Amino acid sequence: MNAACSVSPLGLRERKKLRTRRAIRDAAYRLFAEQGFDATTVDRIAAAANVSTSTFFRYFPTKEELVLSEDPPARSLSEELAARPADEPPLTALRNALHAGVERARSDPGALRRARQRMELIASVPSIRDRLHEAMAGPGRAALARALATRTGRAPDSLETNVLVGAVLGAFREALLHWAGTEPDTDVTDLFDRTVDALARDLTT
Amino acid sequence: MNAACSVSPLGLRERKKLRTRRAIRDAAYRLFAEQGFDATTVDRIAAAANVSTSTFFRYFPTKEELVLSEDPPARSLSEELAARPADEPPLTALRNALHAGVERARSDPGALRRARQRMELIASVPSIRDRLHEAMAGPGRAALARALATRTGRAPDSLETNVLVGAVLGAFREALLHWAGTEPDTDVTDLFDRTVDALARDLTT
DNA sequence: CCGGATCTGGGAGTCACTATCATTTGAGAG
DNA sequence: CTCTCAAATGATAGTGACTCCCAGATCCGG
Repeated sequence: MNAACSVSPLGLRERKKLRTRRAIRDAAYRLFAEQGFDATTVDRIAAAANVSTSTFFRYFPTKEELVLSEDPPARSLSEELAARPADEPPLTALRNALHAGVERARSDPGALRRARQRMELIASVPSIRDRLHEAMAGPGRAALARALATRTGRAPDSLETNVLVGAVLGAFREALLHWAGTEPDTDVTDLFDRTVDALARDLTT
Repeated sequence: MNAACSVSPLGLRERKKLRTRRAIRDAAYRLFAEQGFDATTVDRIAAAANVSTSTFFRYFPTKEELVLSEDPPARSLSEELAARPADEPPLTALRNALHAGVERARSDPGALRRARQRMELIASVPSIRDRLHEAMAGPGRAALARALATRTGRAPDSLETNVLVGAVLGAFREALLHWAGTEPDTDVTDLFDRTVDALARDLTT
């Protein structure tokens, strides 16, 4: 009892839920790789994960969200951004935050490879790709807006700040989709640097 | 025969198709306004337009596309952009192209009002709003990329150009969504100017 | 006016997703 | 250990978007 409790602060119930969530995700990604996203029914995923179809929808609101809900970049990005000195201009802070984020991701060696595979899936399924812009922001969008607003002196909910958030998300959506079409060992840092450079150099009056 | 042909270069068949397309769209918008997007079934729209459900899907691939396929801004924007002098920097050309586009839209007095109502619908339905980014580009995306690429010296299919396209679309997606939440008589030109200003002033290194 | 292409309506079917209810299972109190 | 309650699960039925297919109607060119 005590031994089990000290190992994990979560009760059996919570641990089971995490296991189920993971089982569904793993089964889904395996089947997507084998037969493609559209050809894989939710019933089939649920069966492969040994749960009922009802349970699938209790864990994921839609089949697309199973792919999109994982790791919305805006959350971690806004945290890294908030950690940068306040006097860095927006694009410099963004570049440094991205470097820090990639660096942190390298601590888990499989993380980049999994992210890359996920992006390949997203890029190859139109219905998911279309919703990537919104999904990238996710619930972390407000935090991203605040992080950018502190560097521009605008209000976090102003048109100007929202425009900035939209532009940054739109830019990195392209960067990520581009990544999915490159050699698997392409360095993400280079890609992000080129993206920030493009925003800084080519978006001029 | 000759009379009819001189009035319209389209045969009876083509004219009927246009009328049907318009009938479906009008019926749909009317029903959406009355009962909302989600509560309006495709069967109901088809019945109101006096066509079968099959015919609905022959004219529009999905219910969402009925709203999104109308007037993708990237097409007209890329045309106005191509008409600007080649030595204007990207954001200046973009601003002037937007002015020209809005000016042209004013020739049809109902156009802006309809566009505004359409944006209110898009902004209020999450499943449509999520897909707005892709829909804004539409088939005119390639032309927009070319128009921007000529001003930056980049290749039209380069990462840098795609990043620029994504940023511009992301920025104006926010502008349009903001527009949908403002007073109905808000001037679009001001909105677009503020958007371009935000890109120029706040997106700095 | 006729032969072929095209458009339409109808019906059957798939699949994502929702709502509901009975059953099971982990959590916590005694 | 047991009892109770809340939460998780599974099964079922249903809705609605969308596809496929076929038979009949409509338009078009010769």
